Amino acid sequence: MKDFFNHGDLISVLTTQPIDRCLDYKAPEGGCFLGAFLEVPFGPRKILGVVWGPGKGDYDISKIRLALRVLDAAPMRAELKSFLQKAGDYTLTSMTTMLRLATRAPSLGDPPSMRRVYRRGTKPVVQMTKARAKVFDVISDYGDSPFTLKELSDLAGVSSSVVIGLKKIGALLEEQTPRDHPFATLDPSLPGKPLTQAQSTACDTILELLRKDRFSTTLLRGITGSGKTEVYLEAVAECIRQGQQALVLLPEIALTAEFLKRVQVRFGTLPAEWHSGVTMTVRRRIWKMAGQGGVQLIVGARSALFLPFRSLGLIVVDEEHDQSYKQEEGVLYHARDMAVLRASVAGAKVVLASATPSLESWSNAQSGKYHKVELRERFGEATLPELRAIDMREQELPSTRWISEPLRTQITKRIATSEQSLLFLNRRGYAPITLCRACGDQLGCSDCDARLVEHRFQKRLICHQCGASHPIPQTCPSCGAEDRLAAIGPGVERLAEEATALFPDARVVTLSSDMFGSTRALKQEIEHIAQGDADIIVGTQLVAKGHNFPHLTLVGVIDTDIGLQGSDLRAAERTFQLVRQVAGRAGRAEKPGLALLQTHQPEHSVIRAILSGDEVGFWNAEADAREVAAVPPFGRLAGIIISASDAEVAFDLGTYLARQKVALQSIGAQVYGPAPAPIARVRGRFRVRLLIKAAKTAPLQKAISEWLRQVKLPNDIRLSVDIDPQTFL
DNA sequence: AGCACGCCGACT
DNA sequence: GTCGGCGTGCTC
Repeated sequence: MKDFFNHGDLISVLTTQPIDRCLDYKAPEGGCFLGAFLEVPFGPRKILGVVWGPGKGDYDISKIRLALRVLDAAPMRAELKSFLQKAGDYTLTSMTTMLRLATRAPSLGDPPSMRRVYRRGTKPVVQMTKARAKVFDVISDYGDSPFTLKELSDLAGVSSSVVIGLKKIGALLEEQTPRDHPFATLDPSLPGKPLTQAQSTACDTILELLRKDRFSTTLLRGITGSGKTEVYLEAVAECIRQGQQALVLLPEIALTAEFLKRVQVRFGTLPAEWHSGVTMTVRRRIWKMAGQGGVQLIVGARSALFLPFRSLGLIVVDEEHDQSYKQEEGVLYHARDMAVLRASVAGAKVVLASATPSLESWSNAQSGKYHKVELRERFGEATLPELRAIDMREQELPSTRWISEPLRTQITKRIATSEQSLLFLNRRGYAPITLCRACGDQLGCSDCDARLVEHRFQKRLICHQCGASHPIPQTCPSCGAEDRLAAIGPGVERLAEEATALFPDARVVTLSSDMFGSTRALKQEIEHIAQGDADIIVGTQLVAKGHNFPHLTLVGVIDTDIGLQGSDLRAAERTFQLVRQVAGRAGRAEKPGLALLQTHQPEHSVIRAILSGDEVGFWNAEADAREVAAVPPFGRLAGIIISASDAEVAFDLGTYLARQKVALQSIGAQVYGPAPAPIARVRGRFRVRLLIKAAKTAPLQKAISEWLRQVKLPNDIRLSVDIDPQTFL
């Protein structure tokens, strides 16, 4: 295909406007390359677009306008274009929406803005003062790289006037450089942490695959504390040695200073960090440098997958089983699957790392589709924690207490030896239910089918579905009775209250995503706790995500049974992963750990599998069950969610679609529903769902789009398709 | 997505 | 008579 268009040539341009097709323009003055980012006129506005191909010429030629200019950004490479197309086809997302994902950086169109930097000058310093010497020390320490005024004076610990003074006498040179400048070079030849025998064996296998000139996926299964981070950092090192770029994906909350420091130890400098908390300036710099090859390693959340890498060599998906990789709003995609897709298009390698892989990945590794590398030993002297169940049916606890006697005894021991205990409960807030003792009514959200959860810390009742929050009432909103509202059941806040009452001298901290104003504050708190600033940690699932607590030797899982309720196909898998991960927090350092699982059903197969540590046995059983039911990963599912402000309208459309199913039947797919979604009302809108089940090899997306083409959506009805749904909400 | 156009009901 | 509700259609 032609890859340069002269001024005035007809070009087809993909824009981020929600029109599901490309628009024809005339190539701008000076012409443009295929893939170039453009500014084009659109009605009265100027918008962003990408040269997608030669013009189609199917539009009134007299209305076609001239593209305004080519933006200062590397043209989109064929690899990214192809990835966006395939990802869009897979998730049934329009290309305009896909382009929006790939251009999530501000003011890409701005002309390159400059900044003032200082570097070593030629003139000698006649009067070398202490302050001036510090400035030159800093410059030497960083290999004569240029600094802004603020960076240089801060690093040297001198006033900015010292730097200005040196500039005036010519000992420093002032220069203008583009604000979007390359990131510091990583040094893969630094020694890093010494590897154990097991680690280097695993490394060798992975490096061998990395040296091959074709796409491959490797599942790196390393039990908690086995040091899988060190192993995949070696893969990153190899990728950098080969002159390619690497991307490490982490669940957002696991992106901590601790992790970044490990990268710094290995490569001598910090990587580029991409997530929702990053400033706009940094975002734009990363986006541009990804395209120019000015960044070697990006550590980021799932959206980093859509960056315009110049030569992507490796994607690591750490904690690959983590549920948060599934985007549940807007474009519904699974970052793990998209990572594999992007790598296959780019000819890059993928490493999926986890202590408790997803059944999908495990099954792909079993079948030989993925390579498998295992780390079975814990690092150093540390051993896996001993796991024990506490049968709650034998514990006679009052209904307002949840810490059993055996757990309490163990905590007491830990306090005496200055070791930490973790009480895990996957429930935010104070109490999940607020009940009126006078009329029996449970307080619920007015816009959603969900109960209001008391958050005593914030003194509010909050709906976990829509976020609505109300002050805690004194009287029952239903019957008006005064002071008869009662908190039922435990949340982390209430558990912390119990722990404080039982151990008045212990330092109890609660770790829950809603207890801190910012992610930054939360990460800082985690850091403090890791250093020993707490005796008892009460936490929700965020404690399970890759944090190191070296003083932690006891984990108490308050309600192991929570996740096993409900009919979700992944309930067993999730409980298994979560409890194993949480239990794995104990005894990382040289002290052995103990995990106590409070349960009402110790004979349940999932609980037994967790206790026995027979992971392979668990996965085999789980895989067999799913194979029989022909559900993922042995069959395919798609969810259709129809929402409308009127329940009947949504239901009618669902019923109509369920009847007009010829397109689906033609590929042997089945339609279930319509049924009210498990949470049938969210933010005042009613939600109805259909579930489509097909064989693994069936062309599901094609059939669904054909099937949906037969309806034109009325105004206030919204319909979204969730390919490979993870939850059934 | 925005924004204009246009066709109805409820006011000064 | 006019203001403004939001359904429909257009932007290369």
